[in-house]
Amino acid sequence: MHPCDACKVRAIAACGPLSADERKRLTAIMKTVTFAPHRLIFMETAPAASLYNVTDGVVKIYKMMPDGRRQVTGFLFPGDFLGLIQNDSYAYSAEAVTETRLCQFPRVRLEMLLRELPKLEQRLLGMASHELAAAQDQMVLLGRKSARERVASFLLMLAKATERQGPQADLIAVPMTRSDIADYLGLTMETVSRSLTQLSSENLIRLLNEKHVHLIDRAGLHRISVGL
Amino acid sequence: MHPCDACKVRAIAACGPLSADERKRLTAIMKTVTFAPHRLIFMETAPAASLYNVTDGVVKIYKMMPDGRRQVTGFLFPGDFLGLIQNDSYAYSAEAVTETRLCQFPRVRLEMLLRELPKLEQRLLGMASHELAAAQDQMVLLGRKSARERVASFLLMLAKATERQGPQADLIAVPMTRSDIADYLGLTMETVSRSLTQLSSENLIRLLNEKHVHLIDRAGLHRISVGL
DNA sequence: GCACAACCATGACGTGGATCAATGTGGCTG
DNA sequence: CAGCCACATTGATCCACGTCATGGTTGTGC
Repeated sequence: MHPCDACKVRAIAACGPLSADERKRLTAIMKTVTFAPHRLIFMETAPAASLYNVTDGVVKIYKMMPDGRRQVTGFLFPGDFLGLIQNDSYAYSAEAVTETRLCQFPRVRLEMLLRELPKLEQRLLGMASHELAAAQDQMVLLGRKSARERVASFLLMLAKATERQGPQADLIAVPMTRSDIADYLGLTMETVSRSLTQLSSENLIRLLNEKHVHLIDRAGLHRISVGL
Repeated sequence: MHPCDACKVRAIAACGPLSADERKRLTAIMKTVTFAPHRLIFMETAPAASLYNVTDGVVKIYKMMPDGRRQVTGFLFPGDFLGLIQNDSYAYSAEAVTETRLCQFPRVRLEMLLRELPKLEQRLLGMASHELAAAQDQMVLLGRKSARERVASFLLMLAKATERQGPQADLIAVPMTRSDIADYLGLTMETVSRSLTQLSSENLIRLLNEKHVHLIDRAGLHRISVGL
């Protein structure tokens, strides 16, 4: 039996629309790799030799300014594609947040295969469009939302990502640190912490421990997140 | 002679890699439309019937929050593609900044044609990747840069966009209002205005009039824009 | 040439979130 | 199990930018 046949994320990943035969061609050039938490997967500006598909775990992607300021531009979950390229180099750095498993594709061979599998190209275009729409939402968040609104939006984003894998769940895991969240939301760790305790004291969420949050009032969180 | 043959932006637009024959199939479903300044091209959440290609003028795309806060997520120039879709609706609103000329494609017919012209699909994927990389840069700007750094980055972006059409030029046109710039940079009009006069008093730029800026010290602007 | 409306610049003031600092807490190691 | 370290929370203070207000400039229609 083929390893991909059991893949839990195939339906939502790039390889979803391929036939068994086409998938075989794809897996022929693929390797499976794993990363421990906090391990660097690749670095911004490094020559982009491989592209990836997340199958397990959480990855954060980020860009740094020369003086050390960091912007986390996204968290990736199983099914997400990893390895945006800007003139032959990676456009961002990528680091494992949790124990992570990835499908690794050599870039040149994947690009060759892309020419022969238009279905794959179509799917990638669809995923890129989706990413682009998400990027626009993130710009609204970063440019126009208050700290409270940002944190509420973040929790709902996490819930949605969690539910893409399994069933609806009001208890969500928060595997990243407060610092990671802050760098994602354009805030400081302190402000994230304060906003979370505020939402908690307003009974919109309950902080079970540092890595787990119970969403008590989703409708309320949503209202806050859009500014109503 | 075919209208597209004289198109100044063909090389950088989506239709660039097509053969004369393929281009003909594309233009068969196309219409040319124009918009006066401040005219709405389409609105966020409206059903996405058409996609566009900017051939002349400047377009701004933006998203609004229910209470009226606005985030301009991009300015589009000749050669840019317009009409990102999120479940059958537009992902943002689009408005003409200057007198604007666009190629208009009915969405369903374009999607059909896309299946038959893989070269077009490839080009769109390339353009989407490029957009995605630009979106990441914008997130760094919105999440981590100071007002001064944002305005410096904006001026350099404008210069780059200008030079994509013609030769290098230190005198750049700024067709959008201070408010548009503010909503693009996640600032207020007042802060944009103050930052511009500050850069001017530091002799990095000269404000010829409200719509024209002379870039005096590009290297300096660049240093500021990346935070050095 | 006057009335009016956009748009922009600039000053005075207020504030949300950054910064600085202290304390708490769980996990790991020797 | 003591000591340490990374991470989180909470409080006190500060400041970059937002808000509010004024006046100037340009264009436009009557």
